[in-house]
Amino acid sequence: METSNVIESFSALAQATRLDIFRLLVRQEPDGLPAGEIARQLSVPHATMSAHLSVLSRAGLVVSRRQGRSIIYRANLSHMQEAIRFLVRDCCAGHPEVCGPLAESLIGCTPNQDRE
Amino acid sequence: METSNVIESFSALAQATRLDIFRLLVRQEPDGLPAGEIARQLSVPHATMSAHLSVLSRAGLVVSRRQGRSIIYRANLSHMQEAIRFLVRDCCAGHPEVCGPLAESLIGCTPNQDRE
DNA sequence: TCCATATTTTTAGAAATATGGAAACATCAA
DNA sequence: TTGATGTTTCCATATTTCTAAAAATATGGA
Repeated sequence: METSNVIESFSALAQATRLDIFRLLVRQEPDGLPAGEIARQLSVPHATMSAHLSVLSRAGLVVSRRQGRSIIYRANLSHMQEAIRFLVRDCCAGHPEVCGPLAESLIGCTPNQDRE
Repeated sequence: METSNVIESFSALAQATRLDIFRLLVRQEPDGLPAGEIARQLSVPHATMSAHLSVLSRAGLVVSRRQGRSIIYRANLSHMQEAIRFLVRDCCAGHPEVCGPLAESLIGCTPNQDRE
């Protein structure tokens, strides 16, 4: 992943509504959710929601497909994975004391894991 | 870590100069670097640099200490670790297929690891 | 104290982003 | 084709962010 895309991705997630959208879509995997339903659940006007979805989409954090009149949005989990790898890469080479604990905390990752 | 702090952290990293600052400081761990030296290395005017450093500092991504006339900045690696954990948490509970590969990629983390 | 150095604060203009109503566009059913 | 539904685009306004010069503040040495 390139720097510009990483910045675009962080920028997309650095906004309360968009962070909510992304986390909602993560919970809806792998089915996704139509744009209108996302707007309804988060109480955001369609026009505003559409703008936010396009930001997330351009960053690559969500993908969409048309289904009849609806457009279904899904979280792009592998993209998020790439962005995180980018962030960790620098400390990884030289500071394994950071990545070690992080890796451990992911190892125990199970569907019903405690949420600290 | 709270949502507002996560947004603040992503927002801080979603800017080219600040991402460069943070990555530079990660490479300088654990010694850190004085503000003026960071400005020099990245060719950024001091006033601009100071503004960026204060954004990173407020987000908690860097910490500083005075040493004589200089102020030494260091990357706050554990803060970054927390931010990443927040981002991963949602998919972790329900989508271990994302966290599994991510964890594996961190396990092999050694000082001279390849950078893909 | 006075001066040089290091950094931050103040300030302000330019650019980018957020918001949401109204209109336009796309799809499907009758 | 007409109408209903779902979504996006257009547009204007409000807000935030970026940038960097100038001034202010902090420190240490002479």
